[in-house]
Amino acid sequence: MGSSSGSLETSANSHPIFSFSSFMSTSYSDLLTSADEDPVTTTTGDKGAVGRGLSDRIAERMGSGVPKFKSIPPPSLPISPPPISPSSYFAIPAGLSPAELLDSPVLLSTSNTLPSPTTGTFPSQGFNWRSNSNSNQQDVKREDKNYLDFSFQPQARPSTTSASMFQPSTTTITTEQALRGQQPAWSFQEPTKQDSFSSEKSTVKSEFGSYQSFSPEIATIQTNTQSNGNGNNGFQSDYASYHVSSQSIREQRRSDDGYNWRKYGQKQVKGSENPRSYYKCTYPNCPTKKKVERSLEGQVTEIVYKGTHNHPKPQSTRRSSLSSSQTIQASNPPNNEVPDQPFVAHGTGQMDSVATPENSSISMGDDDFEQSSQKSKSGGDDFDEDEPEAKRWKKESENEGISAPGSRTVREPRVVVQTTSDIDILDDGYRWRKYGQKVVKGNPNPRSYYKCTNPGCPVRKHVERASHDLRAVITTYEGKHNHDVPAARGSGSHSVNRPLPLPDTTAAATTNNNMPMAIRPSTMTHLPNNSTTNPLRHVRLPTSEAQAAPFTLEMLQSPDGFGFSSFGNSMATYMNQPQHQDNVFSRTKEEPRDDMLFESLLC
DNA sequence: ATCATTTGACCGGCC
DNA sequence: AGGCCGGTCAAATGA
Repeated sequence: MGSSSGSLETSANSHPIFSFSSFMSTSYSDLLTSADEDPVTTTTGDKGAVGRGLSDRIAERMGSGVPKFKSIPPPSLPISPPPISPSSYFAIPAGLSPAELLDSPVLLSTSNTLPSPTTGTFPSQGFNWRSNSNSNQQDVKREDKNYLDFSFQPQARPSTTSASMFQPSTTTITTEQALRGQQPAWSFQEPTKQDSFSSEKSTVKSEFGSYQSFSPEIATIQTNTQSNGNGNNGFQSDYASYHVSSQSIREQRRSDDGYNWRKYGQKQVKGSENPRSYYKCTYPNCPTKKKVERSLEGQVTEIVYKGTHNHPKPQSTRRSSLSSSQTIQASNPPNNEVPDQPFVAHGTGQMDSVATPENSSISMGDDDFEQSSQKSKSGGDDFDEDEPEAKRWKKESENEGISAPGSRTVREPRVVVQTTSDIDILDDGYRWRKYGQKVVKGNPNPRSYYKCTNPGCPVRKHVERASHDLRAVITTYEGKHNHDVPAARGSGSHSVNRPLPLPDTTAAATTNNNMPMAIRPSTMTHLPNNSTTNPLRHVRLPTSEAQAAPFTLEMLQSPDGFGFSSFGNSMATYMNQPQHQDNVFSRTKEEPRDDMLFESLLC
C-alpha cells in the first residue's frame, strides 16, 4: 500500500497547515498532502482524496506526462513550481523568494526547524516534505494538524494533514512524527522543546526522521531553487533528482528511523484495542524487528524494537530517494550511520494523535542512542552490549521524544521506558520486594520481578535492561498503588522522584519513574559521553481503563544531563498541554495525573 | 512481473 | 498439561 501511496497526497486540510497559505496557492496545499509511507495502512475517509493526491492532480494540471506524485518528490514542490504551471501548485506570493519560503516557518527552514535539538525531527514533521504513506496520511491528517499548528498556526487546528505534505519522500519517521497527533497547542507553545511528552510518538518512533535529515533536504531544495532562479526549473531538477523508481518508492516506506521495514504481520493484541503491526528490517540478514501499535485512528501509540541492526542506516539509495533522511545521511554519513538501534524509538505513542514536534527527533535519538549505547557500556554494566542480536524488544512509547544525543524529544507513549545507565534509577519511591527473576524471551537480560511491599497493594513491576542498550532499563508496572508513596528515601531527588499515587498505573508510573531517575547523579555518572540520549517517555496505557495495565517507563539519560533538562521541559510542556494526548492521559481518567506529574517535576 | 501488505493459520512460550 | 496469547508464517491480494 504504502508504495503506491508514496505519492504525495494532500488533503484539503493541508491548506490550513500552511497558514502561509496566503502565500501559497491552495493547490499547493494539495500538493502537500502526503503519501503514505507508513507500512501500516490506514484509511480514512480522506484517503480517497489521497488517492487522488498530488499525482493525480498534477497529472491533471500538468499533463499526463507527469509521473505520479509518488515518483515526484514533494520537497521540491514548495520551492519550485512545476514547469508547467508553477502557479497552480506552488504559487509564491510576490515578493517572496523561494529562499524565503525555505526560511519561513512554514517550510521549517533549518533555522526554525533545526533549532530545536530536542525536536530535531520536529521540523521535519511539521513539514513533511516527503510524501507520506497512506496510512501515514491518515495519521498525518490528524497529526499534521498538530504539526501545523505547532509550527505555524497559533491555533490548534483540527485540520489534518498539513504537515506531511511537504515531505517528499515518505520517511516513516517523518510521517510518523507527523502522524503523531500533536495538539496544536503543544507544538505551538514551544517548538524548540518539542521534546516534551508530546504524545507521539512516535516513534517513532522510533522511527523517526531526524531533523537533521530534514535540514539537508532543505538545503538541497534551496540550492536548487537558487541555482535555478526560477522555481520551475528548480522544480524540475528536483523532480528529476527525486524522481524515484517504483522500487525506491517502496523503499520510502521505511520508517522514520531511517531503516527500511517490511511488514510481516499484524495482530490485535489482547488488552489493547489498537492493532499491532510487525515489521522486519529489509536489510539482508538483519535481525531487527519492530512492532508498532497504532490507534484506530492510525496514530502510533507504541513502538517496540527488537534486535540490533547489523548494518548502517540505508543510504539515500535504500531510503526513499526523496526522503529527507537520505539527504541527511549523505551529508552526514558519520553520525547517522551508526548502527542504530531501534530501541530508541520510543513509542511515540501518541505519535499520531499527539504528535509532538519532538517526535521527529526520535530517529536521531535512536541513532545517537545506539551509538552511545554501543560505545559505552558503562551504564549497564550488567548488560552486554555485545549481546547477540537481539532479541531485545524495547518498548518505546512513542512519546519518547527523547532522542538521544542531544535530543530531546519526548513522546507520549503508552509505555514509558526509562533508559538509564543504572537500574537504580528506576527507583520510584515505592518500596518493592523482589519475588522473582526470569529471563524472558526476546531479551537476554534477566527481568527481576518486584512487588510493592505496602500491605494490600497489588502493584507489581518488573525491571529489565534493554537488550539493545544496556544503559536502558525498562520498567513495567502493573496495577495501581492503593497508597501514598512511602517516605522519601534518601536523596532530595525525591521530590522529583517522588512517585505519584497512581490512579492509573500508567500515568503515575511514567512520571515518577522517569523523571527522577534521569536526574540522579549516579546515573549520570555512568552515562557515556556520547550518549546524549534524552529521556524518553513512553506511557503505555492499558487498553481498558478498568484494568490496571502494566506500563513501562523508559528513560534515557544523557551523560551531560542535557537530556534531562530537555525532558523536564518537555514534561512541563506536556503538563501544560491540554490533553490532547487522549491516548495517554485520557485513558487514565481518574486522576489528575498531570498535576501530579507536574508537581513531581517541579519538586 | 515484482514486491509489499493483508490476514488467517500455525507455532511456541508463558501462565 | 492445557489454554491463552503473542509472534511468525505464508498464501492471497493489491498496487
